[in-house]
Amino acid sequence: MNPRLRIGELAIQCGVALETIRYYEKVGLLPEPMREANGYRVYGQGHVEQLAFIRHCRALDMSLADIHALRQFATQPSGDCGEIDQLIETHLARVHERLTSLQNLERQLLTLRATCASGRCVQECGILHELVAAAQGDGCVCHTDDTPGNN
Amino acid sequence: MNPRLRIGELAIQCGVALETIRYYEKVGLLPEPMREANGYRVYGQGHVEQLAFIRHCRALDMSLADIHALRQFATQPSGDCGEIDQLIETHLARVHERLTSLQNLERQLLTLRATCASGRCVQECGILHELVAAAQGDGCVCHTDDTPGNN
DNA sequence: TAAAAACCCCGTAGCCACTTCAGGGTCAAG
DNA sequence: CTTGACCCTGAAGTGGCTACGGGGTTTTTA
Ligand SMILES: [Zn+2]
Ligand SMILES: [Zn+2]
Ligand SMILES: [Zn+2]
Ligand SMILES: [Zn+2]
Repeated sequence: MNPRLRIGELAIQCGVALETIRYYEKVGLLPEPMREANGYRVYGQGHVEQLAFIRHCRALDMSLADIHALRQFATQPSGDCGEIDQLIETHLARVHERLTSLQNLERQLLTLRATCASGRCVQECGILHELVAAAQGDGCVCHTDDTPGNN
Repeated sequence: MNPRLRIGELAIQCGVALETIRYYEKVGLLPEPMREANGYRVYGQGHVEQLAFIRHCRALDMSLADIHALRQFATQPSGDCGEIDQLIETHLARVHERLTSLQNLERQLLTLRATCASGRCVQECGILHELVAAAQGDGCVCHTDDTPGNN
């Protein structure tokens, strides 16, 4: 019920590199564990859950700062959850923005790629030609569109 | 025809922070410019085009290493352009991968967001509830799908 | 019983593409 | 002669790890 894990066992159980565990401890995201007489870290069930929580949030690409904030909110269960919802909302907006930016980017790269069918020499390379022409002020195939910039 | 720009003027003309220009010089991406008697950098047309080239590639989210490689290819106009095309191909594959990963991520976050309609107290927050439950080994709404992991 | 393999400790540096900072020097206008 | 705009350098900070160097300990094997 209350496992006493060493750092390597915890790492395997949670699918995390053990350096990452030490890193989370160093930045204050994972509470400091007990130590054996020889100085080895020993983890309990609370650590397993906390680490799983962190990894789940990271899988959702939240920043460590966001995860830290979520922890703080969770320890004050009386307050309004508006701040939590807002955090997710803001994160979602960031993700969405990156998503549309990447969609533009992919279209631009596809267009660029289409300008060269391999097997030419470098001088004739459509891709390089486009990139150089753009640098000299001529329009490029990839950025002539009417969509907003992608970065 | 051959402008002699100081770093600040080049920065404005190319829409780049001037620290970024010095950084590109330091990492060997932009050739070292001439200097005035007082040590100020002076740039010519070649620098303007090179910097525009870099920025255009960066707008396509290429790494500085990729841009460096493109430069190298461009200086050897006799070879086959296959390596150039391959570079774009590889980059495109990376972008596409990130794109699908972000699409998954957005769906997951939307699902998570739907578990809470604001105005509750923290203890009742659907979002936090989901995150904590997932950490305790129960399934989560955001990662119950059959699509592959997003990171 | 001893050597080898596997595990653990700590601190530091490296990754990327910048950005920021500290602490100066140079030059024209008021 | 001071103010402000511009320029210089080198070092450190960002995020989220990852890798390395140089140890100590524990367990397994020969
Ligand atoms: Zn080509
Ligand atoms: Zn373009
Ligand atoms: Zn809520
Ligand atoms: Zn989930």
